[in-house]
Amino acid sequence: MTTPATALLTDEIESRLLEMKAVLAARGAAITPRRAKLLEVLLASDGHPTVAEIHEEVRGAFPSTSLATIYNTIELLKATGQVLELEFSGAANRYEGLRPQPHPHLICSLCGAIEDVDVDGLDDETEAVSTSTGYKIVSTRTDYYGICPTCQTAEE
Amino acid sequence: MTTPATALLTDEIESRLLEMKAVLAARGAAITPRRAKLLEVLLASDGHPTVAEIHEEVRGAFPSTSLATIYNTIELLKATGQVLELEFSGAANRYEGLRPQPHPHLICSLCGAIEDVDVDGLDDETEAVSTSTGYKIVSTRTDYYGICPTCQTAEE
DNA sequence: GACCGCCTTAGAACTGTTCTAAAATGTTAC
DNA sequence: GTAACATTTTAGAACAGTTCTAAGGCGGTC
Repeated sequence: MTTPATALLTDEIESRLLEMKAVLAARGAAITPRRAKLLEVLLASDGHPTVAEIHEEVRGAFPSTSLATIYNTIELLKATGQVLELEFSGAANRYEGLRPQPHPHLICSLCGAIEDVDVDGLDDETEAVSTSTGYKIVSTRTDYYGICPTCQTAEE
Repeated sequence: MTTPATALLTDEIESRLLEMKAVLAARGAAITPRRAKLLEVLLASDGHPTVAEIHEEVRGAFPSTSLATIYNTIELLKATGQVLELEFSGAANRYEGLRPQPHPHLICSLCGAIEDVDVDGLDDETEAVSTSTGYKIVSTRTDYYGICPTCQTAEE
C-alpha cells in the first residue's frame, strides 16, 4: 500500500511499457516517437496525469506536438484497455497506465491528490450486485473523497 | 430494492419535500414559486434528472425561467446537503433529491438508465479505508457500469 | 519514385457549466 | 403606503475540456 522503492517502480514501469507497446503493435498501430514518449510520461508520472499535463511533458521532447495527438493516442489506449480513465465533471480527466483495471481511488478535496487504494472484497460485492439486479457488470468506479493526512495537519 | 408502489412514493416525496423546504427556510432562503416547482420536479422525476431536464419541466409552469436559476438553486441545495450530484465528464450531471446521501448506482451503458442499488457493508469498507490510509473521508462515489436486463434481452 | 494509409497539426466547433450586469421581486422599517 | 435594501432572476457572454475537420506530413510497399 505504501509507495514502492524507485528501483522496483522502474522495473514495473519498464515491463508495463513493453506490454503496452506490444498490445498497440498487435493492433497494427505504429509506435511513433510521440506515442512512445506519451507512454513513458503516462507511466512515469507519479500520479494520475491530465491530458494537459501529458501534453506539456511530451512537448518537452517534441515541441510541435498538438493536443489532438494526445487525445488521439489516449483514445487508442482506451480502445485497447491499456489505460484507466478517471472522469471528472468540473475538471480535466485523469489517466492511469500502470493499473488499467478499475480500482478505487482516494481523492483529497483540499490538495487534489489522487491515490490508489486497495479494498478487499470488491469483486465479491460486484458479483453480488450483478446477481441481485440482473445487470451484466462491465466496469466499476469507486472514489473516496476526503482530506489527506498532510492536509489534516496543515489545517490546524 | 424494487420500486415502491406509487402511493408510498408519493408519501415519501411529500415528506421529503417538506423537509427540503424547511432546510432552505432555516438557512434564510426564500421558497419562491420557481424553487418550489424545481423541488417537486426533482423529487417526482422517476430517475436522476439533468439540469436541462429540470429546466424543461420548470418552464412548463414558469416559461421565463432561465437555466441560471436552475443552476443557482441546485447550488443552494448542494450547499445544504439536500441533493446528491452525480458528475459525468462527457455528459450532463444528474441529481437526486430523495436520497441525498452518497450511495451506489447502476448505470446501463446502452440505454443510459441510472438506478439506485443497495450494497451491504459499504460503511465498514469506508471506515477501513479511512483507518488504513489516514484520510478523513467525507464522501464516496460508487458506480457499477454494465448492461441492464432489458438491454440484454433486446440484444439477442 | 509513385502510391496509399496512417499520423499529426492547427484551429474551429461543441457542450455543459459558471459568471456578469442589470432588471425584477420581495422584505422591512418607518 | 412607501422608501430603502437585500434577494432572486434573467439573458447572454465567457469559460474549460473535449471532439471534430480539413489539410499536410511521413513511412512503407511495390
